[in-house]
Amino acid sequence: MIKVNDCNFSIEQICESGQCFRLKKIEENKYSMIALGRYLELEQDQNEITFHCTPEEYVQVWEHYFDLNTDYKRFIESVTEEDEYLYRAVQFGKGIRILEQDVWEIIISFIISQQNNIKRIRKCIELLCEKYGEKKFINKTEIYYDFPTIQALAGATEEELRDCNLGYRSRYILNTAKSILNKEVDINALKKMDYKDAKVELIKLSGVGEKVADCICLFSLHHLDAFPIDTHIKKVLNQYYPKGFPFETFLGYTGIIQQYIFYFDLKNGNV
DNA sequence: ATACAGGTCTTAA
DNA sequence: TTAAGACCTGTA
Repeated sequence: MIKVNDCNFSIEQICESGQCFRLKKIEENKYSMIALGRYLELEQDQNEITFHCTPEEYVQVWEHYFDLNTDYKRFIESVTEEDEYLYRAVQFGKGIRILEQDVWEIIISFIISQQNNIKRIRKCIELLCEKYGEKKFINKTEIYYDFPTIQALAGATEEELRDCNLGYRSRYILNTAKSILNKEVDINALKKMDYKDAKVELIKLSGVGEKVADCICLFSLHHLDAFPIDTHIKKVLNQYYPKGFPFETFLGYTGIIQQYIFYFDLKNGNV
């Protein structure tokens, strides 16, 4: 176990920000995460976060995964009070970090996310993991399921996938798994491409359009210029930026700005 | 009951 | 190139 002090990020906000669906609150200030074939428990007490893993695992895996080496102050401070709405959004979600998640898992997760709500997305993914993922032990009694492999989903049928409440997305997932398995789209090559090229490749996948491709670029390939436009962002852009959003002000990290807006609207949209 | 949730695909003008 | 309509399912 390792303690990180003076961290200015929030597990709560990362959990609620809708970019990762297998990070969940177990009890007050306590969270569990299943990712990269591993199980991790985290606790947050103010500015101190406890990672329940070895210091080696923290350095080799989680520090990078949670983007903890990046100082977000520079992004936050670039938003001035002049832009009242954006300033409020950034202050509200300043504990958010953009994770660097597994590409395959994020492709499937965000195909599931279309025309769906976060609660149901989590449920679909949980069912998918229980049905197709490898079963692993946390200790003698507690278990968890890895995210399914490419082979596992490519070998399923559309009807079986529908049992995970995936609805019409079942066909997309099956087709996508097959075309990744037979290398029509090489997801390992994606990691070496720039944002533009990666997006073009991703859109070749069934069920992946502009928006989902941007989510994959942002949340797994760490292309911070990817700016997914969904219903929330569309609403905000129309309402607060009718003359256009100042993308050029935030070049190189517009995706992070997008995430502050998304989180702010998600949590305060009906206020 | 009807509309909507982190959209995409197909078809047709 | 743009636009309408279909598409699963749980929740409010």
